Amino acid sequence: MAIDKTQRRLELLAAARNVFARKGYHDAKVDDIVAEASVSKGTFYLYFPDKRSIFEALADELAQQLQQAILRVDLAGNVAEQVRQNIRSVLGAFLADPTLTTIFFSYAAGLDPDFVQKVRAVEHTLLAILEEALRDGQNLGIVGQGDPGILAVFTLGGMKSLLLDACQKAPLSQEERERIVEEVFRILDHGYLRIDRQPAP
Amino acid sequence: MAIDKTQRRLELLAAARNVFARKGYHDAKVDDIVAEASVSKGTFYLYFPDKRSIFEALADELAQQLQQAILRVDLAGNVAEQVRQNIRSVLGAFLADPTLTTIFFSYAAGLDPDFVQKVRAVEHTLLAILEEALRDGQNLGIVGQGDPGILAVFTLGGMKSLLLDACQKAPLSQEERERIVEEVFRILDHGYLRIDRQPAP
Amino acid sequence: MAIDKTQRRLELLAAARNVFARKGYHDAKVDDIVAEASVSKGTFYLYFPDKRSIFEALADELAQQLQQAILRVDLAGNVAEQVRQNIRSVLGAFLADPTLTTIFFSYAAGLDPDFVQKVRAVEHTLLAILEEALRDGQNLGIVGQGDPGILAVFTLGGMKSLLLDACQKAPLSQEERERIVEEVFRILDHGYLRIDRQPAP
Amino acid sequence: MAIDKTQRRLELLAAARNVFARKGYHDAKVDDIVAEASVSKGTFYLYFPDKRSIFEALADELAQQLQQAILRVDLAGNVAEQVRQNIRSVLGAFLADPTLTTIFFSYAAGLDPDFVQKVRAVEHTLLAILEEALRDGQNLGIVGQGDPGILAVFTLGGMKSLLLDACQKAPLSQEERERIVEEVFRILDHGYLRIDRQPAP
DNA sequence: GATGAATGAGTGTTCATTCAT
DNA sequence: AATGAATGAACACTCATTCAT
Repeated sequence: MAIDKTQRRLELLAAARNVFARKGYHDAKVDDIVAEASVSKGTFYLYFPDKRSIFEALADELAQQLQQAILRVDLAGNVAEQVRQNIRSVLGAFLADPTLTTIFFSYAAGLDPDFVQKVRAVEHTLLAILEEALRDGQNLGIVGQGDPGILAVFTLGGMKSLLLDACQKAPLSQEERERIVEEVFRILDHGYLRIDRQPAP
Repeated sequence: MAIDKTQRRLELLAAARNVFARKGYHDAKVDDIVAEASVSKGTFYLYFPDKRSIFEALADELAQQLQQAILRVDLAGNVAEQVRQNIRSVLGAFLADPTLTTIFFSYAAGLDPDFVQKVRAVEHTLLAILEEALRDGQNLGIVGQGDPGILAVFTLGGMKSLLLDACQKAPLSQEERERIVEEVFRILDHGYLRIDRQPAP
Repeated sequence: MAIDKTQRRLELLAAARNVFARKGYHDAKVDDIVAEASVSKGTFYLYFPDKRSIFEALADELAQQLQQAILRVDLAGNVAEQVRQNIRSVLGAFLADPTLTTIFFSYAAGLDPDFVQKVRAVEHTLLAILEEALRDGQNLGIVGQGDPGILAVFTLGGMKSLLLDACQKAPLSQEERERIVEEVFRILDHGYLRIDRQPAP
Repeated sequence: MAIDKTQRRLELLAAARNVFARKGYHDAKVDDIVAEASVSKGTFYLYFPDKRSIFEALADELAQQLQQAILRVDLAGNVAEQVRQNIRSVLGAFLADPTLTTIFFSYAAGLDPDFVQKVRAVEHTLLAILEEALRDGQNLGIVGQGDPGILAVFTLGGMKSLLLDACQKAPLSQEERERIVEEVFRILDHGYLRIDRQPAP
């Protein structure tokens, strides 16, 4: 026994991820997690104060990866491609951990309020980043008029749904992933309705 | 005692809605609901076989209102306005019951599988309606190219998030609501990025 | 409504018998009984003060039939045949209501003590009758030596088991029933071991 | 805390036996058992998955002791004494645990079907052993003619009743016990009716 | 007499958390 | 550091009984 402390923590985290994946948060019992990690129950509480906090640790991980995934757009470069790259990165960050993504985005309310708060916090960070980017974009003229808050919420929501949808299916191929990136980009860039470009009947 | 059976059912439904709103699904105990409704526990089980089913009844209500909210677009009329009207209706259907909306769209996975199924079923119905409309639109030339499945998921996801966001805030004024309708319409119609309409640097 | 009071009581009794047959005492709910009798729950309590008492009423019925079934042996007649007739009658009284017999003899302990008492009381009555008969028989020289109490308990117990066994099976034919009568008579009359009638090895 | 696991199990078993004795199966609450054992409710479920299974464990114990109590009759020895010894052993096995015996033989129907099954299973084992022995005996000429099935059921039933009767009373003295053994043996060997050995009047 | 909606005390079971070893 | 036996508060659900109509 007595392996490295960090190592043990990582093992528990990994076990929790698996169990959450299989059973969802509520149905995942601490017993399941320690069984998966092959440690005793006491050990669990040596590393995490309670069940929620191991989920939070997992969530924080995801949040961090997300923040790193988004790059500031540099007007000096190919803007469209940078935007595409950001879409691609965000998609990738989530798809790297479908389980966590699913749980994460699926629980938003109706749970322990503290827990919900955690999920919200991460979302708000993302939202804030996107909103600021949109505001910048408006100043630079690469984003059209509109309430940046609404635009950000809508965009993130759309991507979330796409993600959730994708996570439910078998792992996406490279092409499928790229198609999604392209579609999202197109929606953001031109929308898809062509109403007023048609002669009124 | 012995008031009208339908009335009592409605009271329980209303009580449940309130309690779910205050505490979320898991934290809402049957005891809370019956206390809110001022009936005994036995009475609850006279009207609903278990806790889940009272939630499902609430969900079904919402689903029904949603389906009624969406109208088929008639090309002979003002298409843009009809689309706006659909956006407006869907928004309205949800905003009429912020609590339920929140709970409903917040739970998607990680809960009792049977329960999740319910929520999914409603979403899929909505999605199917939208996807079909988009496909029709493409044939009629009022919807641009793109995978209708992806477009539908993205659009619904965007609206969901907007909704969830709105539900968290104080009740929306008429103007705020209309602004959201307009913004969504604009995104769908033109997107918001203006990248390739700018001269490349 | 408002049919004859005795009639209603009988209907409830019949319904209870059926339900007890199908489900056993504990699993038979008052709701089941009133459903079977097509009356309301309130009506049940109009005729019986509680669930146990309807069972007791059924039990009393059985006890009465039993007592009537046993005839005093008249030494002036064919004694063997009279004993056989008594065996036959007791067997018949029980087999007339296999359900009640089963429940009745199956519950003896482990239930509400009051309830058990009822069952015991009936058994004791039977036992007392038999014991007295055996005592008489000993005086008359038609019953061999032995503790009449033990003989009575053993004999009744044996018949009870035979009965219970028979009740579990399909209804007995006339011949099967007669065979049991004959076997029991033979056991009581001669036993079945032939040990000391064999030359010791 | 944290005493030996087997020890704790035994304590719970003992506590359950007492409580079942005092209150019967249905009236014995898990709360009663854990109070008797001075452990928490959680501990109970650590050792037994549910209430029924602790009863089954008790029943299995009894069944095992019974099977060990019955010895195959060896014709080369004193057959009568061997039969007496078997009667004595079976009696002893039950009387060693009057409580359990009472509950065990008193419940036969009307309870949870699964539960009943357990009790029946044990009885059937006993019956099968006895029936086979009788069949052997008939071939060897030490058991008279008659349906071995009926003989077995009757014999076991008689003993059961004697047992139940004895269990209700104060603990039997050695002499009382031996008297029962002798009486049962005599019944089986010669019966107790002396009808046709008397001149008809 | 009859009804059936309402009651609420009661019960088996779960599981996150603790702590003596 | 690690264990795992022990805890006990919590909860969904049941059902015999009551009583206003």
